[in-house]
Amino acid sequence: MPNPPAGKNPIGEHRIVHNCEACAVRDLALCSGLEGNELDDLERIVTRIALEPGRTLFYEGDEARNVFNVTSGAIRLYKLLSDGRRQVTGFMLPGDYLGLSVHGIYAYCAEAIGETHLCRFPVKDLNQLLDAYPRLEKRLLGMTRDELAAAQDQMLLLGRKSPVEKVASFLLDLCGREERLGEDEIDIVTLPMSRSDIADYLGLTVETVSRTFSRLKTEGVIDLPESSRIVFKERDKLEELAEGMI
Amino acid sequence: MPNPPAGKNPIGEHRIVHNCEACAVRDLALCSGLEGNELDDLERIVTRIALEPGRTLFYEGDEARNVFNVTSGAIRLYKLLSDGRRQVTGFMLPGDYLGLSVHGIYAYCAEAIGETHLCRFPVKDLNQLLDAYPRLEKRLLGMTRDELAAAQDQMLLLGRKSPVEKVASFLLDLCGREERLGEDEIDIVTLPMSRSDIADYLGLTVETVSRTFSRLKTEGVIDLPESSRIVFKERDKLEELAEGMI
DNA sequence: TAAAACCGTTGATTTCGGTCAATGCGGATT
DNA sequence: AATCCGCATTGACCGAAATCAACGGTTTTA
Repeated sequence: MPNPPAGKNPIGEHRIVHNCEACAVRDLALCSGLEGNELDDLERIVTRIALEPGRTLFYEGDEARNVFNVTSGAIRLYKLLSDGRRQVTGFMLPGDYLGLSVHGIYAYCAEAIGETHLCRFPVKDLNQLLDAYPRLEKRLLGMTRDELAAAQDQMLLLGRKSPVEKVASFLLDLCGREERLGEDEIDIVTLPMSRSDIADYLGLTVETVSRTFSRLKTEGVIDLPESSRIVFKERDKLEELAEGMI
Repeated sequence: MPNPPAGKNPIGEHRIVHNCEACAVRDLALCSGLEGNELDDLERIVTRIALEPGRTLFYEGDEARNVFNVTSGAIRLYKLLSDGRRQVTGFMLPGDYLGLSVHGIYAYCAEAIGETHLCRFPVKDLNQLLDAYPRLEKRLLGMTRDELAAAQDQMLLLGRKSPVEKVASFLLDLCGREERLGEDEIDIVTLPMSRSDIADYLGLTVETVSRTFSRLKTEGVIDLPESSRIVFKERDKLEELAEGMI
Protein backbone atom coordinates (compact mmCIF):
# COMPACT_ATOMS: atom_id res chain seq x y z
CA MET A 1 0.00 0.00 0.00
CA PRO A 2 1.73 3.22 -1.15
CA ASN A 3 1.57 6.43 0.83
CA PRO A 4 -0.84 8.78 -0.97
CA PRO A 5 0.49 12.33 -1.25
CA ALA A 6 -1.61 14.82 0.67
CA GLY A 7 -0.65 18.05 -1.09
CA LYS A 8 2.45 19.99 -2.11
CA ASN A 9 3.60 23.13 -0.34
CA PRO A 10 5.33 26.12 -2.01
CA ILE A 11 8.89 24.97 -1.29
CA GLY A 12 8.51 21.63 -3.00
CA GLU A 13 7.91 19.34 -0.04
CA HIS A 14 5.12 16.80 -0.33
CA ARG A 15 3.19 15.99 2.80
CA ILE A 16 2.18 12.40 3.10
CA VAL A 17 -0.25 10.31 5.15
CA HIS A 18 1.59 7.65 7.10
CA ASN A 19 1.39 5.04 9.80
CA CYS A 20 4.32 4.52 12.20
CA GLU A 21 3.30 1.00 13.18
CA ALA A 22 3.85 -0.19 9.63
CA CYS A 23 6.97 1.90 8.96
CA ALA A 24 9.92 0.18 7.33
CA VAL A 25 12.50 1.84 9.55
CA ARG A 26 10.47 1.43 12.72
CA ASP A 27 13.23 -0.51 14.49
CA LEU A 28 16.10 1.69 13.36
CA ALA A 29 14.94 5.22 13.84
CA LEU A 30 14.18 7.43 16.79
CA CYS A 31 10.89 5.63 17.26
CA SER A 32 12.56 2.33 18.09
CA GLY A 33 12.57 3.39 21.72
CA LEU A 34 8.79 3.50 21.88
CA GLU A 35 5.72 1.30 21.73
CA GLY A 36 1.92 1.47 21.95
CA ASN A 37 0.53 4.80 23.05
CA GLU A 38 4.00 6.31 23.32
CA LEU A 39 4.21 5.79 19.57
CA ASP A 40 0.80 7.43 19.18
CA ASP A 41 2.12 10.54 20.92
CA LEU A 42 5.09 10.59 18.56
CA GLU A 43 2.82 10.08 15.57
CA ARG A 44 0.80 13.09 16.69
CA ILE A 45 3.73 15.47 16.14
CA VAL A 46 5.25 13.91 13.02
CA THR A 47 4.84 15.10 9.44
CA ARG A 48 5.94 12.87 6.59
CA ILE A 49 7.57 14.77 3.75
CA ALA A 50 9.04 13.89 0.37
CA LEU A 51 11.91 15.68 -1.34
CA GLU A 52 12.77 15.53 -5.02
CA PRO A 53 16.42 15.01 -6.07
CA GLY A 54 18.71 17.90 -5.26
CA ARG A 55 16.20 19.65 -3.03
CA THR A 56 17.69 21.43 0.01
CA LEU A 57 16.09 20.50 3.32
CA PHE A 58 17.83 23.26 5.29
CA TYR A 59 21.02 25.34 5.25
CA GLU A 60 23.77 25.63 7.80
CA GLY A 61 22.89 28.63 9.94
CA ASP A 62 19.11 28.28 9.55
CA GLU A 63 17.04 28.34 12.70
CA ALA A 64 16.67 24.69 13.73
CA ARG A 65 12.93 24.19 14.10
CA ASN A 66 12.78 20.52 13.13
CA VAL A 67 14.66 17.28 13.31
CA PHE A 68 14.21 14.53 10.75
CA ASN A 69 14.32 10.81 10.28
CA VAL A 70 15.03 9.40 6.83
CA THR A 71 12.54 6.71 5.80
CA SER A 72 13.64 6.20 2.19
CA GLY A 73 16.21 7.66 -0.19
CA ALA A 74 19.38 9.44 0.92
CA ILE A 75 20.48 12.84 2.21
CA ARG A 76 23.90 14.45 2.03
CA LEU A 77 25.04 16.67 4.88
CA TYR A 78 27.78 19.17 4.13
CA LYS A 79 29.62 22.30 5.16
CA LEU A 80 31.02 24.97 2.86
CA LEU A 81 34.01 27.29 2.98
CA SER A 82 33.53 30.81 1.66
CA ASP A 83 35.24 30.01 -1.65
CA GLY A 84 32.96 27.03 -2.32
CA ARG A 85 35.11 24.18 -1.09
CA ARG A 86 32.73 21.59 0.31
CA GLN A 87 33.08 18.89 2.94
CA VAL A 88 30.36 16.27 3.00
CA THR A 89 30.10 15.28 6.67
CA GLY A 90 27.74 12.38 6.17
CA PHE A 91 25.27 10.48 4.06
CA MET A 92 21.99 9.80 5.82
CA LEU A 93 20.17 6.62 4.86
CA PRO A 94 16.80 5.19 5.96
CA GLY A 95 16.67 5.01 9.76
CA ASP A 96 19.21 7.80 10.23
CA TYR A 97 18.37 10.90 12.19
CA LEU A 98 19.45 14.43 11.24
CA GLY A 99 19.06 17.99 12.35
CA LEU A 100 22.01 18.56 14.65
CA SER A 101 21.89 22.10 15.97
CA VAL A 102 24.06 24.19 18.25
CA HIS A 103 22.38 27.12 19.99
CA GLY A 104 19.26 26.45 17.93
CA ILE A 105 21.10 26.80 14.61
CA TYR A 106 21.64 23.97 12.14
CA ALA A 107 25.28 22.91 12.04
CA TYR A 108 25.28 21.80 8.39
CA CYS A 109 23.36 21.88 5.11
CA ALA A 110 21.12 18.95 4.20
CA GLU A 111 20.17 18.06 0.60
CA ALA A 112 18.24 15.17 -0.89
CA ILE A 113 20.35 13.03 -3.22
CA GLY A 114 17.59 11.08 -4.97
CA GLU A 115 13.86 11.13 -4.25
CA THR A 116 13.76 11.02 -0.44
CA HIS A 117 11.12 10.58 2.24
CA LEU A 118 11.50 11.79 5.81
CA CYS A 119 9.63 12.12 9.08
CA ARG A 120 9.72 15.68 10.38
CA PHE A 121 9.48 16.39 14.12
CA PRO A 122 9.17 19.96 15.45
CA VAL A 123 11.94 20.41 18.02
CA LYS A 124 9.54 22.17 20.40
CA ASP A 125 7.10 19.27 20.45
CA LEU A 126 9.82 16.66 20.54
CA ASN A 127 11.46 18.23 23.59
CA GLN A 128 8.19 17.85 25.50
CA LEU A 129 8.03 14.19 24.52
CA LEU A 130 11.64 13.72 25.64
CA ASP A 131 10.65 14.86 29.12
CA ALA A 132 7.67 12.52 29.18
CA TYR A 133 9.47 9.48 27.78
CA PRO A 134 13.01 8.98 29.13
CA ARG A 135 13.41 6.03 26.80
CA LEU A 136 13.09 8.37 23.85
CA GLU A 137 15.82 10.58 25.27
CA LYS A 138 18.03 7.53 25.84
CA ARG A 139 17.49 6.56 22.22
CA LEU A 140 18.45 10.05 21.07
CA LEU A 141 21.57 10.00 23.23
CA GLY A 142 22.46 6.58 21.83
CA MET A 143 22.06 7.75 18.24
CA THR A 144 24.11 10.88 18.87
CA ARG A 145 26.81 8.82 20.58
CA ASP A 146 26.99 6.42 17.62
CA GLU A 147 27.23 9.31 15.20
CA LEU A 148 30.05 10.84 17.24
CA ALA A 149 31.94 7.55 17.10
CA ALA A 150 31.42 7.45 13.31
CA ALA A 151 32.67 11.04 13.07
CA GLN A 152 35.87 10.06 14.86
CA ASP A 153 36.42 7.15 12.48
CA GLN A 154 35.98 9.65 9.67
CA MET A 155 38.63 11.93 11.23
CA LEU A 156 41.09 9.03 11.14
CA LEU A 157 40.17 8.46 7.50
CA LEU A 158 40.47 12.12 6.49
CA GLY A 159 43.64 12.83 8.42
CA ARG A 160 45.70 9.73 7.94
CA LYS A 161 44.44 7.39 5.22
CA SER A 162 45.63 7.22 1.60
CA PRO A 163 43.15 7.50 -1.28
CA VAL A 164 42.87 3.70 -1.71
CA GLU A 165 42.38 3.25 2.01
CA LYS A 166 39.73 5.96 2.00
CA VAL A 167 37.77 4.47 -0.89
CA ALA A 168 37.99 0.93 0.49
CA SER A 169 36.81 2.11 3.93
CA PHE A 170 33.97 4.03 2.36
CA LEU A 171 32.72 1.08 0.31
CA LEU A 172 32.84 -1.32 3.24
CA ASP A 173 31.09 1.15 5.51
CA LEU A 174 28.32 1.74 2.99
CA CYS A 175 27.98 -1.99 2.45
CA GLY A 176 27.58 -2.58 6.18
CA ARG A 177 24.90 0.07 6.42
CA GLU A 178 22.96 -1.30 3.46
CA GLU A 179 23.15 -4.77 4.98
CA ARG A 180 21.71 -3.45 8.23
CA LEU A 181 18.86 -2.00 6.20
CA GLY A 182 18.00 -5.45 4.98
CA GLU A 183 19.75 -5.41 1.62
CA ASP A 184 20.25 -9.10 1.07
CA GLU A 185 22.45 -8.79 -2.02
CA ILE A 186 25.63 -9.61 -0.18
CA ASP A 187 28.84 -8.16 -1.64
CA ILE A 188 27.00 -5.71 -3.89
CA VAL A 189 26.80 -2.02 -2.99
CA THR A 190 24.60 0.50 -4.71
CA LEU A 191 25.95 4.03 -4.57
CA PRO A 192 23.15 6.58 -4.35
CA MET A 193 25.60 9.49 -4.55
CA SER A 194 27.79 10.95 -7.31
CA ARG A 195 31.57 10.76 -7.59
CA SER A 196 31.80 14.37 -6.55
CA ASP A 197 29.78 13.65 -3.39
CA ILE A 198 32.16 10.81 -2.61
CA ALA A 199 35.18 13.01 -3.30
CA ASP A 200 33.91 15.73 -0.98
CA TYR A 201 33.18 13.11 1.68
CA LEU A 202 36.67 11.57 1.48
CA GLY A 203 38.67 14.78 1.10
CA LEU A 204 39.73 13.93 -2.47
CA THR A 205 39.03 15.17 -6.00
CA VAL A 206 36.61 13.46 -8.40
CA GLU A 207 39.54 12.47 -10.59
CA THR A 208 41.32 10.70 -7.75
CA VAL A 209 38.12 8.89 -6.72
CA SER A 210 37.52 7.77 -10.29
CA ARG A 211 41.13 6.64 -10.75
CA THR A 212 40.99 4.71 -7.47
CA PHE A 213 37.81 2.87 -8.52
CA SER A 214 39.47 2.02 -11.83
CA ARG A 215 42.60 0.81 -10.08
CA LEU A 216 40.61 -1.43 -7.71
CA LYS A 217 38.75 -2.82 -10.71
CA THR A 218 41.95 -3.48 -12.68
CA GLU A 219 43.42 -5.25 -9.64
CA GLY A 220 40.34 -7.47 -9.48
CA VAL A 221 39.29 -6.35 -6.00
CA ILE A 222 35.95 -4.97 -7.17
CA ASP A 223 33.80 -5.04 -10.26
CA LEU A 224 31.96 -2.02 -11.71
CA PRO A 225 29.07 -3.21 -13.88
CA GLU A 226 27.64 0.32 -13.75
CA SER A 227 29.20 3.43 -12.27
CA SER A 228 26.79 3.24 -9.33
CA ARG A 229 27.10 -0.48 -8.63
CA ILE A 230 30.09 -2.00 -6.89
CA VAL A 231 30.62 -5.73 -6.64
CA PHE A 232 33.12 -6.97 -4.06
CA LYS A 233 35.26 -9.65 -5.70
CA GLU A 234 37.79 -9.94 -2.86
CA ARG A 235 36.27 -8.60 0.32
CA ASP A 236 39.21 -9.60 2.56
CA LYS A 237 41.63 -7.74 0.31
CA LEU A 238 39.34 -4.71 0.50
CA GLU A 239 39.21 -4.96 4.28
CA GLU A 240 42.99 -5.12 4.50
CA LEU A 241 43.26 -2.11 2.20
CA ALA A 242 40.76 -0.19 4.34
CA GLU A 243 42.84 -0.66 7.49
CA GLY A 244 46.15 0.14 5.80
CA MET A 245 47.50 -3.36 6.26
CA ILE A 246 48.92 -3.55 2.71
CA MET B 1 44.13 24.87 49.43
CA PRO B 2 45.68 21.99 47.44
CA ASN B 3 44.02 18.59 47.17
CA PRO B 4 45.95 16.18 49.42
CA PRO B 5 46.77 12.88 47.66
CA ALA B 6 45.14 9.89 49.35
CA GLY B 7 47.34 7.07 48.07
CA LYS B 8 48.79 5.78 44.82
CA ASN B 9 47.60 2.61 43.12
CA PRO B 10 49.75 0.18 41.13
CA ILE B 11 49.01 1.68 37.72
CA GLY B 12 50.18 5.15 38.62
CA GLU B 13 46.91 6.87 39.37
CA HIS B 14 46.69 8.97 42.50
CA ARG B 15 43.39 9.08 44.29
CA ILE B 16 42.53 12.42 45.75
CA VAL B 17 40.11 13.83 48.28
CA HIS B 18 37.87 16.43 46.72
CA ASN B 19 34.79 18.56 47.10
CA CYS B 20 32.48 19.17 44.12
CA GLU B 21 30.96 22.34 45.56
CA ALA B 22 34.33 24.07 45.42
CA CYS B 23 35.41 22.58 42.09
CA ALA B 24 36.92 24.91 39.53
CA VAL B 25 35.08 23.34 36.58
CA ARG B 26 31.79 23.01 38.45
CA ASP B 27 29.90 25.07 35.85
CA LEU B 28 31.47 23.49 32.78
CA ALA B 29 31.46 19.80 33.45
CA LEU B 30 28.82 17.11 33.68
CA CYS B 31 27.96 18.34 37.16
CA SER B 32 26.75 21.70 35.92
CA GLY B 33 23.30 20.16 35.51
CA LEU B 34 22.97 19.51 39.22
CA GLU B 35 22.67 21.22 42.58
CA GLY B 36 22.30 20.48 46.25
CA ASN B 37 21.65 16.86 47.14
CA GLU B 38 21.75 15.84 43.48
CA LEU B 39 25.38 16.89 43.57
CA ASP B 40 25.85 14.85 46.75
CA ASP B 41 24.65 11.76 44.91
CA LEU B 42 27.11 12.45 42.12
CA GLU B 43 29.89 13.03 44.63
CA ARG B 44 29.12 9.62 46.15
CA ILE B 45 30.16 7.81 42.96
CA VAL B 46 33.09 9.99 41.87
CA THR B 47 36.78 9.27 42.37
CA ARG B 48 39.33 11.98 41.78
CA ILE B 49 42.47 10.74 40.08
CA ALA B 50 45.74 12.28 38.96
CA LEU B 51 47.83 11.20 35.98
CA GLU B 52 51.48 11.98 35.40
CA PRO B 53 52.60 13.19 31.96
CA GLY B 54 52.33 10.57 29.23
CA ARG B 55 50.25 8.17 31.33
CA THR B 56 47.59 6.21 29.42
CA LEU B 57 44.11 6.43 30.91
CA PHE B 58 42.64 3.72 28.66
CA TYR B 59 43.14 2.15 25.26
CA GLU B 60 40.79 1.90 22.31
CA GLY B 61 39.05 -1.46 22.63
CA ASP B 62 39.23 -1.62 26.44
CA GLU B 63 36.04 -2.40 28.27
CA ALA B 64 34.47 0.98 29.08
CA ARG B 65 33.89 0.87 32.82
CA ASN B 66 34.27 4.58 33.53
CA VAL B 67 33.71 8.01 32.11
CA PHE B 68 35.83 10.99 33.10
CA ASN B 69 35.74 14.71 33.52
CA VAL B 70 38.99 16.67 33.24
CA THR B 71 39.49 19.08 36.11
CA SER B 72 43.03 20.25 35.36
CA GLY B 73 45.71 19.52 32.77
CA ALA B 74 45.03 18.10 29.31
CA ILE B 75 44.29 14.74 27.69
CA ARG B 76 44.88 13.69 24.09
CA LEU B 77 42.43 11.27 22.47
CA TYR B 78 43.65 9.33 19.48
CA LYS B 79 43.17 6.39 17.17
CA LEU B 80 45.90 4.28 15.56
CA LEU B 81 46.24 2.42 12.28
CA SER B 82 48.03 -0.93 12.34
CA ASP B 83 51.26 0.58 10.98
CA GLY B 84 51.41 3.26 13.67
CA ARG B 85 49.84 6.20 11.87
CA ARG B 86 48.00 8.22 14.49
CA GLN B 87 45.01 10.53 14.35
CA VAL B 88 44.46 12.70 17.40
CA THR B 89 40.68 13.12 17.55
CA GLY B 90 40.64 15.69 20.30
CA PHE B 91 42.35 17.49 23.16
CA MET B 92 40.35 17.45 26.36
CA LEU B 93 40.76 20.42 28.66
CA PRO B 94 39.30 21.18 32.12
CA GLY B 95 35.51 20.81 32.03
CA ASP B 96 35.59 18.37 29.12
CA TYR B 97 34.06 14.95 29.39
CA LEU B 98 35.57 11.78 27.90
CA GLY B 99 34.97 8.07 27.73
CA LEU B 100 32.89 7.64 24.56
CA SER B 101 32.11 3.96 24.14
CA VAL B 102 30.26 1.91 21.54
CA HIS B 103 28.89 -1.46 22.70
CA GLY B 104 30.69 -0.95 26.00
CA ILE B 105 34.10 -0.57 24.34
CA TYR B 106 36.16 2.62 24.36
CA ALA B 107 36.26 4.22 20.90
CA TYR B 108 39.71 5.81 21.30
CA CYS B 109 42.87 5.91 23.40
CA ALA B 110 43.25 8.57 26.09
CA GLU B 111 46.63 9.80 27.37
CA ALA B 112 47.60 12.55 29.77
CA ILE B 113 49.68 15.29 28.13
CA GLY B 114 50.98 17.04 31.24
CA GLU B 115 50.13 16.35 34.88
CA THR B 116 46.35 15.92 34.74
CA HIS B 117 43.52 15.58 37.24
CA LEU B 118 40.18 13.97 36.48
CA CYS B 119 36.91 12.91 38.05
CA ARG B 120 36.15 9.26 37.40
CA PHE B 121 32.55 8.00 37.29
CA PRO B 122 31.74 4.28 37.03
CA VAL B 123 29.39 3.91 34.06
CA LYS B 124 27.20 1.50 36.02
CA ASP B 125 26.61 3.97 38.83
CA LEU B 126 26.27 6.92 36.48
CA ASN B 127 23.55 5.19 34.45
CA GLN B 128 21.46 4.83 37.62
CA LEU B 129 21.90 8.52 38.33
CA LEU B 130 20.88 9.35 34.76
CA ASP B 131 17.56 7.61 35.35
CA ALA B 132 17.03 9.47 38.60
CA TYR B 133 18.05 12.89 37.32
CA PRO B 134 16.80 13.71 33.80
CA ARG B 135 18.68 16.98 33.96
CA LEU B 136 21.93 15.05 34.16
CA GLU B 137 20.96 13.07 31.09
CA LYS B 138 20.07 16.31 29.27
CA ARG B 139 23.46 17.69 30.17
CA LEU B 140 25.17 14.57 28.82
CA LEU B 141 23.17 14.78 25.60
CA GLY B 142 24.10 18.44 25.27
CA MET B 143 27.80 17.74 25.77
CA THR B 144 27.71 14.88 23.26
CA ARG B 145 25.86 17.06 20.77
CA ASP B 146 28.45 19.84 21.12
CA GLU B 147 31.25 17.38 20.64
CA LEU B 148 29.60 16.01 17.51
CA ALA B 149 29.35 19.52 16.10
CA ALA B 150 33.04 20.06 16.88
CA ALA B 151 33.86 16.76 15.17
CA GLN B 152 32.10 17.95 12.03
CA ASP B 153 34.05 21.20 12.02
CA GLN B 154 37.16 19.08 12.31
CA MET B 155 36.08 17.01 9.28
CA LEU B 156 35.85 20.22 7.24
CA LEU B 157 39.31 21.15 8.47
CA LEU B 158 40.86 17.75 7.74
CA GLY B 159 39.21 17.23 4.38
CA ARG B 160 39.31 20.66 2.80
CA LYS B 161 41.60 23.14 4.54
CA SER B 162 45.20 23.98 3.63
CA PRO B 163 47.99 23.76 6.23
CA VAL B 164 47.83 27.49 7.07
CA GLU B 165 44.07 27.33 7.37
CA LYS B 166 44.36 24.30 9.62
CA VAL B 167 46.91 25.87 11.94
CA ALA B 168 45.04 29.17 12.11
CA SER B 169 41.75 27.38 12.90
CA PHE B 170 43.46 25.31 15.55
CA LEU B 171 45.01 28.29 17.31
CA LEU B 172 41.76 30.26 17.34
CA ASP B 173 39.81 27.27 18.59
CA LEU B 174 42.25 26.63 21.40
CA CYS B 175 42.23 30.31 22.28
CA GLY B 176 38.44 30.30 22.51
CA ARG B 177 38.47 27.30 24.79
CA GLU B 178 41.11 28.78 27.08
CA GLU B 179 39.11 32.00 27.28
CA ARG B 180 36.02 30.05 28.29
CA LEU B 181 38.13 28.48 31.05
CA GLY B 182 38.77 31.91 32.46
CA GLU B 183 42.18 32.57 30.93
CA ASP B 184 42.23 36.33 31.00
CA GLU B 185 45.41 36.76 28.96
CA ILE B 186 43.62 37.79 25.81
CA ASP B 187 45.42 37.05 22.53
CA ILE B 188 47.91 34.69 24.17
CA VAL B 189 47.53 30.94 23.83
CA THR B 190 49.52 28.38 25.77
CA LEU B 191 49.94 25.10 23.93
CA PRO B 192 49.98 22.16 26.34
CA MET B 193 50.72 19.69 23.52
CA SER B 194 53.77 18.96 21.35
CA ARG B 195 54.20 19.75 17.64
CA SER B 196 53.69 16.09 16.86
CA ASP B 197 50.37 16.06 18.74
CA ILE B 198 49.29 19.09 16.73
CA ALA B 199 50.42 17.46 13.48
CA ASP B 200 48.47 14.30 14.22
CA TYR B 201 45.44 16.39 15.12
CA LEU B 202 45.56 18.43 11.90
CA GLY B 203 46.49 15.63 9.51
CA LEU B 204 49.95 17.11 8.81
CA THR B 205 53.60 16.30 9.57
CA VAL B 206 55.61 17.97 12.35
CA GLU B 207 57.74 19.67 9.72
CA THR B 208 54.74 21.26 8.04
CA VAL B 209 53.33 22.41 11.38
CA SER B 210 56.66 23.93 12.33
CA ARG B 211 57.10 25.63 8.96
CA THR B 212 53.57 27.02 9.17
CA PHE B 213 54.19 28.50 12.62
CA SER B 214 57.41 30.04 11.31
CA ARG B 215 55.66 31.43 8.27
CA LEU B 216 52.89 33.00 10.39
CA LYS B 217 55.58 34.49 12.61
CA THR B 218 57.55 35.89 9.66
CA GLU B 219 54.38 37.43 8.26
CA GLY B 220 53.76 39.13 11.60
CA VAL B 221 50.43 37.40 12.26
CA ILE B 222 51.64 35.72 15.44
CA ASP B 223 54.60 35.90 17.78
CA LEU B 224 56.38 32.88 19.27
CA PRO B 225 58.25 33.95 22.44
CA GLU B 226 58.55 30.26 23.35
CA SER B 227 57.61 27.23 21.31
CA SER B 228 54.58 26.66 23.52
CA ARG B 229 53.37 30.25 23.67
CA ILE B 230 51.55 31.92 20.81
CA VAL B 231 50.77 35.63 20.78
CA PHE B 232 48.16 36.84 18.32
CA LYS B 233 49.48 40.01 16.67
CA GLU B 234 46.74 40.28 14.03
CA ARG B 235 43.73 38.29 15.13
CA ASP B 236 41.49 39.37 12.20
CA LYS B 237 44.11 38.21 9.72
CA LEU B 238 44.28 34.90 11.56
CA GLU B 239 40.48 34.60 11.47
CA GLU B 240 40.44 35.27 7.74
CA LEU B 241 43.16 32.67 7.22
CA ALA B 242 41.20 30.13 9.28
CA GLU B 243 38.12 30.47 7.09
CA GLY B 244 40.06 30.41 3.82
CA MET B 245 39.16 33.97 2.93
CA ILE B 246 42.70 34.85 1.79
C1' DT C 1 16.43 15.87 -33.72
C1' DA C 2 20.07 18.72 -32.58
C1' DA C 3 22.33 21.07 -29.03
C1' DA C 4 23.57 21.51 -24.49
C1' DA C 5 24.62 20.02 -20.03
C1' DC C 6 26.21 16.73 -16.97
C1' DC C 7 28.80 12.93 -15.34
C1' DG C 8 32.51 9.75 -15.26
C1' DT C 9 36.87 8.45 -17.02
C1' DT C 10 41.55 9.01 -18.64
C1' DG C 11 45.89 11.50 -19.87
C1' DA C 12 49.53 15.21 -19.21
C1' DT C 13 51.52 18.47 -16.19
C1' DT C 14 52.36 20.89 -11.92
C1' DT C 15 52.67 21.75 -7.23
C1' DC C 16 52.27 21.37 -2.47
C1' DG C 17 53.26 18.87 1.35
C1' DG C 18 55.79 14.67 2.68
C1' DT C 19 60.32 12.49 3.30
C1' DC C 20 65.02 12.58 4.41
C1' DA C 21 68.71 14.86 6.61
C1' DA C 22 71.17 18.21 9.38
C1' DT C 23 71.27 21.58 12.99
C1' DG C 24 69.81 24.09 17.02
C1' DC C 25 68.11 24.39 21.62
C1' DG C 26 66.81 23.64 26.40
C1' DG C 27 66.49 20.61 30.25
C1' DA C 28 68.04 16.52 32.67
C1' DT C 29 71.80 13.58 34.22
C1' DT C 30 76.37 12.53 35.50
C1' DA D 1 80.86 21.84 33.03
C1' DA D 2 80.17 18.19 29.78
C1' DT D 3 77.23 14.95 27.71
C1' DC D 4 72.98 13.35 26.35
C1' DC D 5 68.32 13.30 24.81
C1' DG D 6 64.02 14.75 23.12
C1' DC D 7 61.85 18.36 20.69
C1' DA D 8 61.61 22.07 17.33
C1' DT D 9 63.33 24.15 13.29
C1' DT D 10 65.23 24.55 8.65
C1' DG D 11 66.89 22.99 4.10
C1' DA D 12 66.95 19.95 -0.07
C1' DC D 13 64.56 16.82 -2.72
C1' DC D 14 60.82 13.94 -4.36
C1' DG D 15 56.45 12.01 -5.35
C1' DA D 16 51.53 11.53 -4.92
C1' DA D 17 47.52 13.83 -5.63
C1' DA D 18 45.73 18.18 -7.46
C1' DT D 19 45.10 20.72 -11.54
C1' DC D 20 44.25 21.28 -16.31
C1' DA D 21 42.43 19.30 -20.36
C1' DA D 22 40.09 16.25 -23.45
C1' DC D 23 36.65 12.76 -24.57
C1' DG D 24 32.66 9.48 -24.53
C1' DG D 25 28.14 8.40 -22.89
C1' DT D 26 23.69 9.65 -21.07
C1' DT D 27 20.08 12.76 -20.00
C1' DT D 28 17.84 17.21 -20.51
C1' DT D 29 16.47 21.11 -23.06
C1' DA D 30 15.49 23.82 -26.91
